[in-house]
Parts: sequence; structure tokens; C-alpha cells
Amino acid sequence: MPAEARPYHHGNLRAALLDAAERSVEKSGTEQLSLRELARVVGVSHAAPRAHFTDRQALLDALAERGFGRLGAQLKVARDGAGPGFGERLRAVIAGFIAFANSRPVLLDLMFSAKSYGDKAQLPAAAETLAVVYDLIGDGVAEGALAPGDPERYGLLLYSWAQGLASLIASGGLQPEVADSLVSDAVSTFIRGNAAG
Amino acid sequence: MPAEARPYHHGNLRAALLDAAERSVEKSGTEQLSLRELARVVGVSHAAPRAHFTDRQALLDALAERGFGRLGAQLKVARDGAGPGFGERLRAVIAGFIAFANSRPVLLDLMFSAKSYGDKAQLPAAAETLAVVYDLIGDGVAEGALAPGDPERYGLLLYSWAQGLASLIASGGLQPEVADSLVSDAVSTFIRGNAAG
DNA sequence: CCCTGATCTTGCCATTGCCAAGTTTCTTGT
DNA sequence: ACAAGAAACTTGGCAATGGCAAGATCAGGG
Repeated sequence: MPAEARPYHHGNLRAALLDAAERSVEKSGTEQLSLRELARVVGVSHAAPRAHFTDRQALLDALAERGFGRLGAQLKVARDGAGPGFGERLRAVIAGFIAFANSRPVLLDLMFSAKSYGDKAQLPAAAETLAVVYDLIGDGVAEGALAPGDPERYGLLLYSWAQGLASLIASGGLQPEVADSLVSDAVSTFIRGNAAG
Repeated sequence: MPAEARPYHHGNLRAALLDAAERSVEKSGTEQLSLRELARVVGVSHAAPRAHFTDRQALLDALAERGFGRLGAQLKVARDGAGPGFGERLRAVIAGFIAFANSRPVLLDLMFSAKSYGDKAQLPAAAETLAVVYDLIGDGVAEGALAPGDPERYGLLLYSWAQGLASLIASGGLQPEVADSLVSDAVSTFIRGNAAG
């Protein structure tokens, strides 16, 4: 069965569509994404995607969910690769987040845009991502680096800032080194602003 | 000339389109915005908008620019209505920003989304908005409430956080009082984390 | 008074998302 | 092994959209 004479069944259409979609979205923006165009790129008929995604939005939701999976994994790697101290780990995780934002700005936007909250199925993936941050905060409080307080509240503060920074950086206009030091300042401000004692 | 027999020339089409667009966008999201639908609502032919906006994107850009104008004005009012101290003014301005985010979440998203940066013409409007914040920060440093430092850097830190908070709040899922206290915590953290001495 | 430019209209086209019905392949139960 | 059913994919079609072209209408200055 030669690969050129493409078989009736693609075999991996769902993943292929998501890959193509991610490339397209990152290159031309979410609004420009066309299901028919994706189908052409992948080499199937214009209605084939329908078998895997009921909707254009469903495709976007799936893209976002996959993004959360990767983000979560990346954050864990960053955390585990850093030193043992709270500050080091926090810095590493936030840096990982910003790196993700730099490498896949549109995807990140897609993940956190209000539109995607329509699909509840992806909440677990998002929650797992956030859990990395929450756990870290719990450690920070336990270590005494942060004043005692609600971890979730700390998480929201930190998360909102990270997202704002990511959005700012993704919008371009900032030199990479400026961006890095900005993030570093933000983390310092956060730790100092919530220090115990 | 009775108003019902609508004249050939609308007379105020541009503004009418922007108004209708803002309502539509705020109600159904940016992606759903249809130029033809707008034309129907306003009562003109489907190609009439073309005389005022070359593009769908041009319409969105104009919307964003008008939004910046309003935001800037609102922030100034908030600042001038607050007490004389740096902390009070900062709090008032950030609160004004969040209020804007609550009342027009989609518009704010439109204003700060990377898409809009295509049109350089709106940068002045955005800059004027940010100037309010920058000035305030200069005051803070002068008062000794903030450690000496680059006002622009402070501005970026603050701005990114405000945007992240606004985005979080606009995405829903947060009780208003929770949102308010979260914002308050953020401002406190920022001031404490950058306090002089 | 005319005429130039701005405003608006009708008509058109390619593209898109989505749906329906039919075809081909895989799978599963017996 | 084999038939029945499910899953994957195809062709065909529809309504709506954005954008373009050419013409109608109007406003204001020469």
C-alpha cells in the first residue's frame, strides 16, 4: 500500500488536523483558520474533519486542551529542573510559562480566551496546569517565604500577572532581554510584596 | 423629509456602525461580528460600510481606538476624583481600569489583542491611556512611596498585572467582591513589593 | 449651473461552515 | 469465516459572509 496513493482512511486524521491547525493558527491567527483549508493541507475532503470535530469551535477547543497538556508538562519540567528553594522554583516555573507564551503566543491566547470556556471538558487539563502553581505556592507558605494565606488567592494573583506578562510579551514590541528582566522583577515584587513577617 | 423615509445619505453612518458594532461584539463576541448584519441593523445596504471602513479589520481597529479614548478619559476621572496620596490614586485608577474591564470585557480584549497592533494609527490613543498610569508612577516615586526606578518599567509591571486581572475577571467565574479584593491585594502587593527603603 | 467627490445602492463572485446522503473500510459478534 | 453494524471519509448542496465593481444620489464649491 504505497503512501502516495492515499488510502480511503487517513488513519490519523484527528492528530494531523490538530497539527495543521496549530501551524495555521500560529502563522495567520485564529480568525483565519479555515476547516476547508486544513482539509486541503492534510489531503482529505472538505467534510472529513466533521467526523472528528463537530464544529469549528470544537477544533479550537481541542487545540486549547492539547495546549494545556503541553503547558502543564513543561511547567513540571521547569519546576523539577530548578533548585530546591521556593524562589528558584517559582522563577523557573514562571520563566517556563513565559517561554511557552513566546513560542506559541496564539495558542496561549486561545487557551485563555473566554471563548474556550464554553467547553467544560478541557477544565481538567487546565486545572492540572494550575495545580503545578498551586502546589508551589503551598510550598512557599510552608517554607515561610510567603505570609500565611489562601493558596488559591496567591495563585490567582500570580496567575493573573503571568498571563498579563505573557500577553504583553506576545503582543511583541519588547526586546527579549527586557522581557526576561521584566518577568524577573515581577517575581521579585510578588515575593517581596507577600513576604512573611 | 420624514425621518422614517430614510434618506439616501445616512448622515452619521460611521458612528452608527461603531455603536452597533460595539453592541454586537459585546453581546456575541468579536468573531460573530458581521458587516452585513451591522448594515441591516443600521438600515443601509450591505456595501455601505465600505465607504467608511475598507475592511472588517479596519472597523475593529476603529472600535479599539474609540475604546482607548474612553478608557483614558475614565482613568483620568478616577484619578482626579481620588484623594491626594499616591496609594489612593493608584487604587482608584486600577479600580477604574477593572470597572472598564467589567463593563466592556470584549472591547478591552479587542483593544489589547495582538491583532489590533496591525494598525499603527491607534498607538497614540493607547499611549495617552498609558500616560495616565506613567504620570501616576512618577508621582509615586517623587512621593517616596516607590523605590527610585524607571517609570516605564514600573508602568509595564503594573499594566501587565492590570491586564491579567482584567482578563481573569472578564473571563467570568469570579464573584465581584472576590474580584475587588483580589485587585486590592494586587495593588498592595505591588506597592509593598516596590516600597522605598 | 455644473461638476467633482463623497456617500450609498445593486449585483456579483469566491470562500466558508455546516448539513445530508452515499461509499468505503474497520470491527465486532457469532 | 462472515455478516452486520459502526466509523471514517466523499460528493453535493445551501445560506451567509467579505470584498469588489459599476452605477445612482447627493452636497458643496467653482
